[in-house]
Amino acid sequence: MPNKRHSIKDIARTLEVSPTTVSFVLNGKGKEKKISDEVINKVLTYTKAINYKPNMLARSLRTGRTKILVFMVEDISNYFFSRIARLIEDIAYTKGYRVLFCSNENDDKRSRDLINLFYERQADGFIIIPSAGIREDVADLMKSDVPVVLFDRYFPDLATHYVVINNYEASRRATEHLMDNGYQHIAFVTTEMQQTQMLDRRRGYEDAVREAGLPFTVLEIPFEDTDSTAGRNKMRDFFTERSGVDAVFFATNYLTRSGLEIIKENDTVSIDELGIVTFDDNELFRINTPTISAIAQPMEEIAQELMRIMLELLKTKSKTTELMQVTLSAELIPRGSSLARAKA
Amino acid sequence: MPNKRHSIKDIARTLEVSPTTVSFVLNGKGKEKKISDEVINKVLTYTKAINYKPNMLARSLRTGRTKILVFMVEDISNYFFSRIARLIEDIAYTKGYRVLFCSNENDDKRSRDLINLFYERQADGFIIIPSAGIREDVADLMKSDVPVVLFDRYFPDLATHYVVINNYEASRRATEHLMDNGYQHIAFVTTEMQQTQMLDRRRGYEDAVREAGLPFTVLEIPFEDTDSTAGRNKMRDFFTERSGVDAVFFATNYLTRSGLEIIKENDTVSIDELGIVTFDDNELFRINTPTISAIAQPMEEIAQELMRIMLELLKTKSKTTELMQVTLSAELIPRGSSLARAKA
DNA sequence: TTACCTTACTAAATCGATTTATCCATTGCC
DNA sequence: GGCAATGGATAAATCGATTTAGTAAGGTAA
Repeated sequence: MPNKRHSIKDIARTLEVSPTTVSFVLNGKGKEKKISDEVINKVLTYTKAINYKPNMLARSLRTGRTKILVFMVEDISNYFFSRIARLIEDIAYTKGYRVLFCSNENDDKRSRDLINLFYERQADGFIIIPSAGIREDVADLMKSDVPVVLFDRYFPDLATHYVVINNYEASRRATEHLMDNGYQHIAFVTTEMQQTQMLDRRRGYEDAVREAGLPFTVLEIPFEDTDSTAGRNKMRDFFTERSGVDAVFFATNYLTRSGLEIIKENDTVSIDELGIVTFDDNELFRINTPTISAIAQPMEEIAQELMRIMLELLKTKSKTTELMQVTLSAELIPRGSSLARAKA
Repeated sequence: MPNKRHSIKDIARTLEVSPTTVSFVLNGKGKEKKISDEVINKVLTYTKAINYKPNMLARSLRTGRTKILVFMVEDISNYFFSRIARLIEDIAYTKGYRVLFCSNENDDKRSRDLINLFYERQADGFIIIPSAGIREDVADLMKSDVPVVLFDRYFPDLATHYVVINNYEASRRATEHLMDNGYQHIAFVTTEMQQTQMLDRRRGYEDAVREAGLPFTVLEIPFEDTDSTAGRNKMRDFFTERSGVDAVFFATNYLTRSGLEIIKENDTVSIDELGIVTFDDNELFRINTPTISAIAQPMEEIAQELMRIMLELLKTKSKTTELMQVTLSAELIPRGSSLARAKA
């Protein structure tokens, strides 16, 4: 027969003490509440024996705290996000918080659903990479007094706490790196996305190229198409025509993945003579032939800052209104793909 | 000032009706409970206006159901797992369930922590890839009458519902494929893991090689080391010595990843003449130069079977004791890495 | 002896929903 | 007129914990 779940009331009845007493003991308040050692032991021994597990729903309902944080990203199976997730989890754990992860696929409906799901279940805080259309949902969440920290991107016209990197600078440096290595016509492959991080990356590229007096070429893939046939065809056409392009700067790592695949299958492009730089470092780029230069975001720092802000918000429970907005900088890791020898 | 969370009681007070009435209306039982249209409208209009969101903790506490399923795998950032996760989520969604994902890193403590976390929060069901040492925890969960389905591997001496693939057959066929293409000395690279799926894969390899009268060589990497320097060094040494090995069969995709990286950096091994087959298909193996042959697990089927069993368990609430155990078969996808031309 | 502390507990309210059991008017019917 | 049925609600119990405000028994001081 199955073990029924035990409740404090059951335990109290069995031990012939009150539920209050059991609760005090289980919460380690036995001494403080002057419960006798005898009773304390009785309760602890028995609850251990039956392997008592408290009903957290009940506890959370009463206390108003779930000790759950939500970490919502575009795609948790992307290394960049899953790595940060892990770092955050470790920090949260030491503070008694558990972290639940979820992917919004950059989709507004999905983001909203997830926010609701966890809001209704009283999550204590949210760390979110917002999709483009959930400005109001984020605003609502904040109005409801729930701690929210955004990262990777933010809404310029909404006062939120956030942690981002200096995309403009990083993008500019990557472009300059390609130019320093002799590439003359750099294409920028990006998603059709109007959010801060992408706009900044694009501006970085454009400014660098413009100032050098070089031509500029941008290929935009709709986000929904990044992994579909439509997107692939668009990229394939682009690389087949090429029209003088000798280097590519991929604005995000999932574009790089399909990009590489297509370049390799395409006979008219020799990958060895193409300069390549990508945003977000990744195992694939280290292993690829040739290895791919990448802009590596400071993941440890990002995680630390996110949790620093979150813990601060949890502590002060909205008594503070001062915004915490952090911009970190990223590092370019030059590899075979973009070095001068490729041109030699 | 922040929006306070609204409760049914608040709403009732404001509208001058009873909480019971509000609850009935919100649950769509208005008609059934003969609430007048006037009151129904009043309630619906008001709750929409204030954007009322129910407190699911309270609801779940009362009803005993959270409508949450847990999907626990080794590593949610591994494509194989994240893909199945997505498929499962879609099925669950249509049945009114939400799915929460988590990674146990194949670690017993972590698995236990996660099981407890969700058990205490009254998750309605668990789909789990068990780490080696959590047999008792799974048994306890089942004794507590919580629906549990294992997959990828199982405990031979514990009666559980599960969905797995025929690892022995798949592994055997992959080995034979290499032999058919002329490879004479196939090494098997695996993790030091004593669970069903790995043991079966190993047996498949061993039997195939033995029956062909060929030499067999097994390299075991401790699971904790798969991504560490220790593991890499072990592999590096192996590929440097080689001693006649002309093909490699990787027993799991994360070993293939580090394996490829090492083979490529190692001058004494030319990747083009090495036969390679791996378990679990993956973008990386399609893109790699050369492309890598892989055993592809039937992910849609796995997801469907898992959810079929789970929904069945949720419906019958343990009234059934009949075990549902499913073994599916996997498909070998031959690619450049293991084809005869590589030897020609 | 009265007043006042401690000690060692416990009763009952509470969190926010669901749900069972009622309750009061009408209306219908004989 | 008396009784049942129906419509339109609601009071109160409940889920399982936490927490406030006690209480009873015994000890101590004046």
